[in-house]
Amino acid sequence: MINITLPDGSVRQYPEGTSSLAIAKSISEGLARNVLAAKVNGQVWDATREITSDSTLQLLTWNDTEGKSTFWHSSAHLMAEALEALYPGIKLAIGPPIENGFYYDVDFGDTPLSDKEFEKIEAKMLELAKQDNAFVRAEVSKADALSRYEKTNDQYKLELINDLQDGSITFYTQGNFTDLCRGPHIPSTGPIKAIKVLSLAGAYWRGNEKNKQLTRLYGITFPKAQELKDYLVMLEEARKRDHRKLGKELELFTFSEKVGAGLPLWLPKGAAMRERLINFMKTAQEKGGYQQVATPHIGNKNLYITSGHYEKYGADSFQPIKTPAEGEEFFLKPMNCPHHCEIYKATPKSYRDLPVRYAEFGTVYRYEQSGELHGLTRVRGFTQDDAHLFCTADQVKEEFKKVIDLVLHVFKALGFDNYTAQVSLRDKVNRAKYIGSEENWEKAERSIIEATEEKGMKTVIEYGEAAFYGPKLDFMVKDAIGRSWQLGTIQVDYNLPERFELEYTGSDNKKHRPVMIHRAPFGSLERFTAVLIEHTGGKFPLWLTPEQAMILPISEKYNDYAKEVCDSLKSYDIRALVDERNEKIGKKIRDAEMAKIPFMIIIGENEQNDRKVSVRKQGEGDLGSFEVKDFADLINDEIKKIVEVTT
RNA sequence: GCCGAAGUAGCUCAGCUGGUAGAGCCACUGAUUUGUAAUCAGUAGGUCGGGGGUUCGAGUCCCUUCUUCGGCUCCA
Repeated sequence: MINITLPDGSVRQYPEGTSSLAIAKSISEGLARNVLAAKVNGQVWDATREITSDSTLQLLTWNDTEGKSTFWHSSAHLMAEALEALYPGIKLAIGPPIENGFYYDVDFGDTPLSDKEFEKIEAKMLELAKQDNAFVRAEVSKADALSRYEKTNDQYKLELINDLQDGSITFYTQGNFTDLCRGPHIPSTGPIKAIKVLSLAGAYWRGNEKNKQLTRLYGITFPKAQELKDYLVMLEEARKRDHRKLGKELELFTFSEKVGAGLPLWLPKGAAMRERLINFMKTAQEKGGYQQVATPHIGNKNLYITSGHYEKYGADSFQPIKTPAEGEEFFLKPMNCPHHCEIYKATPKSYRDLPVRYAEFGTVYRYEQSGELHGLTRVRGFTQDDAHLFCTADQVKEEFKKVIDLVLHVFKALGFDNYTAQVSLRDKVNRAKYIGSEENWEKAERSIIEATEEKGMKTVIEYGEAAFYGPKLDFMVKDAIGRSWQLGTIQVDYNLPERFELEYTGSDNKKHRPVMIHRAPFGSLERFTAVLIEHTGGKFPLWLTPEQAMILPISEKYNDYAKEVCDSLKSYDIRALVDERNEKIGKKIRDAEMAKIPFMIIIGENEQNDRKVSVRKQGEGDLGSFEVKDFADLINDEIKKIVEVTT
C-alpha cells in the first residue's frame, strides 16, 4: 500500500500502482469525469499513470492552469492526427500548448495550407475526438525512436530525438497516431468537444531564421461548446477594442509615413487626455515627495559609455548625431537614468538628504526593429513617467511601499481592479551573473517581498527573472475582457550607482553608495493609453475623457440657449461642446453615442422655457430634467468620488 | 531584421481575365426647424503608397522601395 496525501492534508491509502484517475474515482465519479491530469509530488503527470510510492497528489481539472495546458497539449496532438489523416506525407515538428490554446508547426512540403481549409480540419478533429481514444504513454529506447522516424524520414523529430537522452524518451499514442512527446496528456480525446482552428503563420524551425520556415497552425479547444462561443465573443470584443482602431475613430492619435514609423502623433483630444494623465501623476508625485527635474533629449556618447548602455545597445540604437566642427557624438536618449545620475551628482548628498526622488516625464527614443512596431504599445519615441529614487539599502522597503501605493492609486483612478504583483528575483543556483553584493541583494529581495506582503498584494515570485543589476516588481493587470497586461515596473539598480560613482556621506562621515530605484507607474504614456483604450473600450473614466458632455439643441432655434448652457458648464469645469449642426435630434444622439461621450444634454423649447436641461447618459438613456448646476454637481461628485477614494 | 499578406477619396470598402476610377459614411451648400441611436436634395474630394519597367494603353502585369497587418526574433 502507498500513502497519498491530498491538498487538504488528508492521507489515503491505495494499492501500489493505482492511477490518479482511479483515486479520483474513489473520491467521486463526478470528479473523475473532470480530471484532466494530476500533479504528483509537484510534477504534472498523466492521470492514468500509475503511482508507485508515497506521494502528494493534486487532481487537475479545467479550472487549473496546468489542467488547461494539458488539455490543449493533447488537442495539439489531436490536430496533428487530423492533419496527417488529411494531408499524408506532411512532416510534424513541435506542438505545444500556449496561453490561449495551442499550435503545431508543420512542414506541408510544396502545398501550402490555406485558411479555407480550417473547417475541414476542425471537422476531422471533431470526428477523431468523438472516438474517445485513450492517450497511451510508452517509454522507448533512443534507437527505437530513431528507427521509427528514419523510416518516414521525419527530419524534425529525428533532430529532436538526437538531442534527447536515452531512457527519457516517451511516445504518446491516441487512435492511429503516435507522436514523440514528453507529455503529460489527458486520459482520452473524448472531453475535447469544441474546436476552433484560429490562424496560420510562418515560423522557423527552432526559431532560427536560417532554418526552414514551417507552417504554424494555431487552434483552441474547450470541453464545452458554450466556452468556445464565449471565447470567440471575447476575441470579437478584443477586435472592437483594438486601440489602433479606437485611437483613429476617437481622434486620439495618428501616425504619418512622412514623420516616420513608430513615431506617434497625438491629436488634440489625445494630447489633452495625455496632459490630464501627466497632471494627475504630477499631483500624486508632489504629495509623495518627488522633485521634478528636466533633462535634454540627447546625451553625449560618453554618458552612455559610463552607463554601459553604449557597449550593450550602441550598435542597435539610433546612430549618433555629430557636431559639425568638433565631431562630438550625441545619442538620442534611450532612457533618463544616466541624466538623472548626473543630477544626483551635481550637489553633495548626505544621508539626511535621502531618499532623493527625481521625476521627469522624459521622452526617449529607441530603435525598434521595423517588424516590432505595433500601434502605441511598441513605438520608437515615447514618454516615460519616469523617476529615480536614491536611498540607503535600509530605505528600499519603505520606498517600495510608497511606490506600490502610487501604482495602486493609478489603478483605482483608472478602473483597473484586478491585478497581481510579480516579483522577479535572482536565479536560485546561478548567481555569478548578478552585479552587487550578496548582502544588498538579499536585503533588497526581502524588502520587495515584505513590501508586497505588507500591502496585502497577491504576489507571484519568479526566480531567475531579475535583471543582472537588480530585482524588480511588476504589476500584472487584467483588463475588462480578461487579458493580462504588464504595467508599472519598480526596479532596483546596483549597477548605475557604481558606474556613476554615486555617493552620500553617512552619519559615520564616510562615503557610501546609494541604492537606485527606477519606477514608472504608467510605464509610458503611449503604452498606458493603449492599454487604457483596450480596457475601457474607449469609454474613459469621466475625469479623463475628452468631452464629458455634448449639448444637443433640438433645432437651430435653441442654439443660443445651448451655448449659454455650455458656457455655464465650463464655469463648473465641465468639458462640453454644442452640436450646432442642422440635424435631427435622433442623428445627433446617435453620433454622440458612437463618439462614446458620457453625457448628452438635450435642449429644446421646454428646457429653454424652464431654464433647465434634459440629460441622457451614454449607453443608458434618459435621466430626466436637471438644473444646470445640479447636472454639474452630478458630474463633479462622480469625479470627486474617484479622487477621494484614491487619496 | 526575417517569412507571409495588404496598401484605391478624411473613414469603411467595390473595381472580373490590362481599355485612362465607384459606393456609403464624413465634409460643404440648400431645403426642412425637427423631442432621445441615421430627414431629403445637391456639391466637393483620388497623379489608385512612392519610384522604375513591360504595353498602343497599367489601379490591374513585372522589378524596387516605404508603410501597415499576422507571425518569428527582439524589447535598456
